[in-house]
Amino acid sequence: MRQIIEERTGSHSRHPASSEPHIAHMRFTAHATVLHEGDPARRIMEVVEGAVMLTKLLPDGRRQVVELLGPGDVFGLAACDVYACSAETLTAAIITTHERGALDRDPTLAARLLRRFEAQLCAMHSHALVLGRMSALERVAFFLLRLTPESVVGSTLHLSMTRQEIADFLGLTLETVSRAFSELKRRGLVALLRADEVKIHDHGSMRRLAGAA
Amino acid sequence: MRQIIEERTGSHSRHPASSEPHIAHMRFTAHATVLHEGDPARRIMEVVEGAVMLTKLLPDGRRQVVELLGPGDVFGLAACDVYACSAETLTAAIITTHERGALDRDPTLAARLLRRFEAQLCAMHSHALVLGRMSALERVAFFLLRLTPESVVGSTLHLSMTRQEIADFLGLTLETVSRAFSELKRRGLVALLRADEVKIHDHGSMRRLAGAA
DNA sequence: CGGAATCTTGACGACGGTCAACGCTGGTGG
DNA sequence: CCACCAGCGTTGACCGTCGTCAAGATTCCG
Repeated sequence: MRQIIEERTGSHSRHPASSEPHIAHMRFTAHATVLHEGDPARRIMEVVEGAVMLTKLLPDGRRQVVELLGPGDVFGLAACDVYACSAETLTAAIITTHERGALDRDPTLAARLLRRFEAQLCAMHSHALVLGRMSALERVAFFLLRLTPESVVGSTLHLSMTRQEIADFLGLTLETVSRAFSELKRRGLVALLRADEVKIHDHGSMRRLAGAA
Repeated sequence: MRQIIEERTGSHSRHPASSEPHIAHMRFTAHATVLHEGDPARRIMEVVEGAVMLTKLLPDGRRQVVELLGPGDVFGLAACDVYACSAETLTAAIITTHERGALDRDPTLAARLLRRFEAQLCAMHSHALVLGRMSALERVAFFLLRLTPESVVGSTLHLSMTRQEIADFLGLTLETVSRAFSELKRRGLVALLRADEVKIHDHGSMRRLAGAA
């Protein structure tokens, strides 16, 4: 168990003249649990800085990482009145929260979250295609491209996830993920500087593998 | 090719004193294509009545049904400026559309769509767990329960999808779906009256198979 | 330097995909 | 009215991808 929670509720700072009195900025270390699947869903969360993953568990312990979140992304959702996913930080992160009631009172906030929900829903649609129809190699290629912003095309990409976490995201086992990395390396599409540092050499072939997504 | 489009743009009716002049209600037959992945994303759609499925395609033709929609559900989303998914009706359906700009102008509409997006995002999270971590039998059990509203517990459930469509939804092949149905029947969990009419006998075992979701 | 955690690689097996034949059902036309 | 045909579903045999189990390799840290 390495998710030691160290939840310095950093700047709980209510600016004297803040227009949003119930906002709480929280600072988390890497590998901290932010919230638990099944807990009562009080607030909606938003990533300000860092990376967060959402996970779901089956009764027998099988795990799926359902979403990877970055700055601006929203989580803490609920179909009924409890959180549908657990959330863990992948890196150090800053998270802000919104009262659920604020959505009705603050149209600006609602409009922003709406736009973000749309983007996340589209990302989930892509992810369904990956999980339902792609081979192991294709999934890993897709994963690497997804983590590559246009700025980092030539340079080296840092994965802040273990093979197990990547596997749980892609619906594979850690061994299969490892084999896929090796195969991509063998084919000259990527270079593995370290286990968690990848350089993409053949961007075109990678895109083709990932289904030109 | 059976998606014959018969798109009687039924009540394009602008009520004399309507507050939403750009609303268009459209009536579709079953198996009609409502919109195409890749087309310019002009409007946001909402299911009023009937069932709609959203699909994504890989360049080589592999297909994934990413979402099943019923009344109230929203589609026609776009990460950039084109639709991310195609949409086809499963049954006869009535669909209404909203101008994208209306979301900023109409806070009531925005609040309603926000709530619906949240529900659909949660459904996608469950679906990711299904696609990533469940066996074929579990997937089919999950699928059948998902289609069973509490009202239809004792009675018979009508599937308005072919085996191929179910397979594309669950990330399987049509043969595997067929085998899973037969296996559920063999175990006495369901009865197959016809290929598209199912009665669930052992609801408890089904829930256990589906991961008590 | 040593030990724990993570990653890689190999051997093997199972689940589900592929290919193929057959059955059922509903619609059309003779 | 019945026969035929087309589309969909079922079942079987076989095979490939990926999961499982296990043994090393590597990295990181004290």
